[in-house]
Amino acid sequence: MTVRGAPLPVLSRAFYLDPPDVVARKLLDKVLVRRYEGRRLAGRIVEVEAYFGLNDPAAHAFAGKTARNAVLFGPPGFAYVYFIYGMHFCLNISCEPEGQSGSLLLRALEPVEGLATMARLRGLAPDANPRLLTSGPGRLCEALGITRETHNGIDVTSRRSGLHVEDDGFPPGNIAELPRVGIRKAADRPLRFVIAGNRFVSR
DNA sequence: GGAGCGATGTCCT
DNA sequence: GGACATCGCTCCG
Repeated sequence: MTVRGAPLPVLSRAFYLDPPDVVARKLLDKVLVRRYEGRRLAGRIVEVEAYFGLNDPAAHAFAGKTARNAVLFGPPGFAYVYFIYGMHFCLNISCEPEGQSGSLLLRALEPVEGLATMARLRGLAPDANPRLLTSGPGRLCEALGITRETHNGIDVTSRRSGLHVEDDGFPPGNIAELPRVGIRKAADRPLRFVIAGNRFVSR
C-alpha cells in the first residue's frame, strides 16, 4: 500500500529490458510525468506503438545507427525525440539491452494533471476539449513541452530528469492490438497497443 | 464525422 | 530530391 502523499514508484531501467511488444503492453495505464516550471504535467498512457530496431523496416533504427537515432542503440529507458513533417516532435522510449534498438512510440495520453498548462502550451483555451491536448504523438509532445533540444537522450528512469513514468497502481484495462499508424513499410503488423474504448486514443 | 490536402525542417540516398 | 512514426483546416455529406 502506498502511503498518502508519498511519491509513486518510477519505472526502473529493468522495466525496459524486454522486447518492445512486451514493454508496450506493460506501459499502458502507467503515468507519464513532466516537471514543467515547477508544476507537474501528467497523463495516463493509453496508446503505444512498438518498434523492433534492425528487424523492423518501419523503425528508425532499421538502416543502422546514425547521428539521429543513436539513442535507440544505447541502454534502455532513455528518451528518443525526433522532429517530423517539419513541425512536430515525437517521443519514444528506448528498450532492450544496450546494443539493441527497440523502442516505444508514445501516441496518446489521458491528461490527468496540469490540463490548463497543457492547453496553454498547445495554444488552446484553458477549457478546451481535453481530447485535443494529448491525443496524438505530436500533440502530447507539445502539451508537455517536449522537444528534441530539451529531451532527446534524457534518462526517463530518473525522477530528476524532469520526464519519467510512474506506476500508480491503476488496474490495467483491456488491451486492443491494431496496425501501426502513419507508416508504409511493415504496416500490417499489429504493433499498436491501445486501451480498448478509451476516448483519448488517437484517430 | 470523414476524406483530401497543404504546411514545414531534417535526414539520408 | 524524396520521404517522413503529423496536424488542423477545408469542403462535403
